[in-house]
Amino acid sequence: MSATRPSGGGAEATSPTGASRPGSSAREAGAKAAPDKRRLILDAAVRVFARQGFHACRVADIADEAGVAYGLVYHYFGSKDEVLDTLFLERWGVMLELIREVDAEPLPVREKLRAIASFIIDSYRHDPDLMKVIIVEVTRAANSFGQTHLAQIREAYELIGRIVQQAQDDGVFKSEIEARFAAMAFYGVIEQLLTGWIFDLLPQGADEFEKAKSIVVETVCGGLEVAPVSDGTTSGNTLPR
Amino acid sequence: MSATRPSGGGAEATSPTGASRPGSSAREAGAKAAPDKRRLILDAAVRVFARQGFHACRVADIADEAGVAYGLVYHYFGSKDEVLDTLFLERWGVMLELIREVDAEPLPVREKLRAIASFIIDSYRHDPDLMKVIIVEVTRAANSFGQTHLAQIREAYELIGRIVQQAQDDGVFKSEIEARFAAMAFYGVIEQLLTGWIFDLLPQGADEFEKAKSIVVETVCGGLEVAPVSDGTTSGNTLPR
DNA sequence: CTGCATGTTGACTGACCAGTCAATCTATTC
DNA sequence: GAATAGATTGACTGGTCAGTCAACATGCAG
Repeated sequence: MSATRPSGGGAEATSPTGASRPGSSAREAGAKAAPDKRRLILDAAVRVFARQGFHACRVADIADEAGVAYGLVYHYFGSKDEVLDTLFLERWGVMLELIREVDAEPLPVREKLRAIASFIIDSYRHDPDLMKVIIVEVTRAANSFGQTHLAQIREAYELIGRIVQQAQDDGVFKSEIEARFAAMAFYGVIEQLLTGWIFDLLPQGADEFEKAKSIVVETVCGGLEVAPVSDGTTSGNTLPR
Repeated sequence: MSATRPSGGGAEATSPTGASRPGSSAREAGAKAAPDKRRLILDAAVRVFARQGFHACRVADIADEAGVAYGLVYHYFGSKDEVLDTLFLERWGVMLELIREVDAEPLPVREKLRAIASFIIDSYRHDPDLMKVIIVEVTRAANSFGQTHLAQIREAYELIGRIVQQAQDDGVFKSEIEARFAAMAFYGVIEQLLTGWIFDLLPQGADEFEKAKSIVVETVCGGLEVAPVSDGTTSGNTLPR
């Protein structure tokens, strides 16, 4: 299984930064000039995976949805798995980059976390099917795919954890709750809200999405921030560093 | 699909200890209890599903793990799906009952939510494989099974939501955050912590489990409670910071 | 026009596995 | 001990589907 095809190429490169651009720049040399069937297949796969689930759909369904021949899927991708891999890595890479950028900027924790929550929620708003696929088929699929991409997923948690840690060092968040755990809690709230929308258990709409961003920040930060005024007791502050 | 077997009834009995018997008839104090192959198969299935995943394992794997013949699985269960259904319904039923009991008791919200978090986390501690299967294969499987058991899952969210609503009506929680959303946030934190353990992204151990319970309550309640000091009602007693 | 590379097609196959079933075993009853 | 009912066995089947492949199409270069 999973015989890695060289032809597929795709997102295997170590740099997650590069969300493989469709054709734009690659066109220049004239070597390759395709109507970007590859992208067509990926987009179709998102729809099919979201509708039927990865395991329940056939490769033929993807090809049909994309309006291409069955075999073409195997021209661009080494396997059915690789299609899903590519979708996940593409999107997850963008998210990791965003988190790194946010972390680098000099903002208060609340703002940083809000930016991350906003990004994820907006990702869902912009392409619910893709987020559904990523959450349902990868993020939680402890076996097959989750295992494969554990490193990527872990990376996200660690980056968020670092932001929390920083806030603790700065004395803005209390240190009783380990940063790792807090990061998981934060991400968990976001993912659960998306799940609620995916399953149609929560109302959707521009308003709801905006409210959700506040909820995420309010609930998590509310429980993590040191008491506002009355808590002058810890005068000395936690020692820096 | 899922023609419910007469025998398969499942979760209605709800005994926390979790032991259902097939030959309900004159077996009570008699000779050695039958090896209860049905239970044997269910327990084996938990291990196999946790290890290989529902889709990746074969029915033969379950039979082998249980040490019974292939056909016996189909004597007790109508299909492979039904095995998973049964496992889920059994456990989820116990949880729903627990939540209802907790809700009925006259406790402060924090206590109620802590009891629920404790139950779920202890469930994981007691049988990690089962919780892994439920979370990975059912709770998040938007397609196949999630759809089938949406009503059960929704029920849990609604019960928790009702507890939050009550707290809001009592003025303990602020009402700016809709109860449904708060309930999802609460459950999301729990499930994400379990996921962290399942994926080995968070350290495990008795200590960690206890800390986790506090984290869940702290983070979520901390963000939902109305401003602390002014509200000297209800037995005072603010937790020491 | 010829030759080569790459894009595109869809019929085919080989493996895999859920579910069936007839036979066999065990316990209970009269 | 014969009859009945359920428990248990495992070989077999029918359908499904991921992945292959040989052929055809298109574009470009010399």
